[in-house]
Amino acid sequence: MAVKSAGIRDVAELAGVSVTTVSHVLNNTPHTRVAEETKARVREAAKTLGYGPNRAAQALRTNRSGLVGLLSEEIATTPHAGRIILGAQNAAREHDLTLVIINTDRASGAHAHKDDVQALIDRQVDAVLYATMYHRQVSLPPNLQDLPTVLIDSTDKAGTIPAVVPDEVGGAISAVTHLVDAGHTRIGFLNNDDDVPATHGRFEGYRRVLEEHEIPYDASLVSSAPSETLPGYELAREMLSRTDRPTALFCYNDRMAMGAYRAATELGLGIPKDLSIVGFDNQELIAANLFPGLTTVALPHYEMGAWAVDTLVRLLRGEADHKPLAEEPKILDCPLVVRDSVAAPHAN
Amino acid sequence: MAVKSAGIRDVAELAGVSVTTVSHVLNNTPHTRVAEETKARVREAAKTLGYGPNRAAQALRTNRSGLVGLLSEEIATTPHAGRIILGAQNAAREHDLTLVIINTDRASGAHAHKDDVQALIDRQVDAVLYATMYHRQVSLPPNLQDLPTVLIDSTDKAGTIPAVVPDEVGGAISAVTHLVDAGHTRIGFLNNDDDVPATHGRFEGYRRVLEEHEIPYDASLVSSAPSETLPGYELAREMLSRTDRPTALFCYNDRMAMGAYRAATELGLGIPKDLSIVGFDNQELIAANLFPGLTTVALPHYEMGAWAVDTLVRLLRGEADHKPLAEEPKILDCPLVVRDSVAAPHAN
DNA sequence: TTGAAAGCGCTAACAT
DNA sequence: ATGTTAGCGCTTTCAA
Repeated sequence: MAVKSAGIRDVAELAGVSVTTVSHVLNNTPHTRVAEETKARVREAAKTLGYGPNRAAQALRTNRSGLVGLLSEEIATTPHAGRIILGAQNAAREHDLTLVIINTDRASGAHAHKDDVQALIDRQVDAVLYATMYHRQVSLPPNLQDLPTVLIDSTDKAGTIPAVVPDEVGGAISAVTHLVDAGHTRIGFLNNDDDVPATHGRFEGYRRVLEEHEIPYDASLVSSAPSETLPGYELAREMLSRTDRPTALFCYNDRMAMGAYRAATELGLGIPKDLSIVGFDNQELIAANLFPGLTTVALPHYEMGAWAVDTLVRLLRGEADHKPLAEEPKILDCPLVVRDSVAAPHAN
Repeated sequence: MAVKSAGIRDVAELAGVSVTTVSHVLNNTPHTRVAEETKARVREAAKTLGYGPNRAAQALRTNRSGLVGLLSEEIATTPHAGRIILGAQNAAREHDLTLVIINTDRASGAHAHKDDVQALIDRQVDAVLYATMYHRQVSLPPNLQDLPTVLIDSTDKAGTIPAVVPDEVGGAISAVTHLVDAGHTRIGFLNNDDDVPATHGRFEGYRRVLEEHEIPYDASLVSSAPSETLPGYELAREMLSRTDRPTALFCYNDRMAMGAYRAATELGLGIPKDLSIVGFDNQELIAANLFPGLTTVALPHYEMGAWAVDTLVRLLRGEADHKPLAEEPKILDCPLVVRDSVAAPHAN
């Protein structure tokens, strides 16, 4: 801190106008007419002084902190949170908002969540983003009621808060279509066994593609288990040991796909020569490091973060209506990420 | 926003004292004597009104925003950043500070970094944390000079900023000692080929353990390549194909270890039966999902984040001296995380 | 031991 | 088209 930085009155003085005019010019205050020539002079003065507004003074006066709270689960364990943060942050910067991130522990229940919200309220954030680490329904802490909120990767039970979620069905359609296009008709599906939207959505996508291509649905080609590596391995091992084994596997997520890779290897099945695999989630650390690279479906974390902030801003400005946004969650695309785990099936 | 929230004057009124007294009591202002009985009354009043200070007013008056900027690389790609954030955040909360995180693009050079720092300055942060995604030297943007700063996972070229880094040597010592303790004497080392502290530190740890146990150093057991999965695979494949192959492998990081797993599998070597492996970094997504679970060394990301904030606070309060902190980086332990990839070597 | 009052830098109602 | 001024809620100097 060499010199005390310039204030609005310094700018006013240098430009030879009043502080009011400076404020009007620099904020583009509506319903205010200032001569172009004066505007130019003010901006010039501000620039030469390196003027930047004192946020605290602004906040005090306008009663808006310019802070947006992001309540996020599991910051520390998956890169998913990182992408949401990045998307939200870039959007926030566009709107001159500052993101304050609080990690909230999913396990620790409503009580802790309330505390986390309180921490944000204490910091006087203007609004909050609530992000979960996988697509599901949440019930929000009651003290969030007073604050404009947008949900990321979740919907609320009451259906009263704007939300953005991934297109699970569409993602599964892309994945399975990719397999069908490669020539596969016997396609196994290793599904999650949790009762979450992704489980149902991805299954629906799978069914729809089969239907569309008039491939009969074979229930024995679908099995489910917890969406981890080991259960994925076990399921795949079992399904691939059969004489009428599928030529391709659509896996609920990349971790299950990782298990399937191991099963294939142990059974002497080459990927993608003898078995094609598609995953879901695009967890780079797994998908890009498996041999061969795993073709998978990306979740739009970045895009959800960005959409949420943009929507919050429009809500705050009254440019968007709360009601329609709250009634239907915004659904964002899950694009296919092609690597090297899919090929045409063997000629029989 | 139902009712306009209580201010200091409301508290004063309810307690039947002046705002001055309220301020003194609530801030524990030093050199101020208030009767215990009055204090109690004030606190009582504050509580019943649900009083919380207006941060903007405080900031305006005291010229301290209570904001700490965290400039972090690669938020979106690894969980490492997440752990640093978590550690920093928890420490920040202790001190009633708010963390503002900005993602900075490592690739985009000094110019972009300067902009990111400027964004923080514009937000009037009281101090900044600068975190890199792997241990290395950095040169800081010039506009950071005016702000109290602590480096996380890096040191600056000028050696003039307090910094905290992992104990690379110690981590490698733990890893290799673990192998030696299991009975291994032919221990291969798959190293990184970048000229970064980890490369040299982990190699030194490796050498030191051999020396300590009077195991002769065999240069043919050490090879290096870029620290990715594929090079790890290639190096391992080559080293394990030899007739005098090592019985254990110490890998520079978990990704190289993942490559080594594949090489072992292809060569029909069981882990840990025929080959023991230890990695480095403890990337859960890899280490916990490999078969068998990878024994590895954890980087103290959480701890570095927490230490950095604590140190910043002590610096800000004048409780710590800048000079000694700047001269020697703080070195934090890298603990061994034991899973299932290490066993005694085969009886020959 | 407590209180009165100035003022942080800005915005906006009002005046000119 | 531009200027004067009150006041946002708090901390802190000074006085009582």
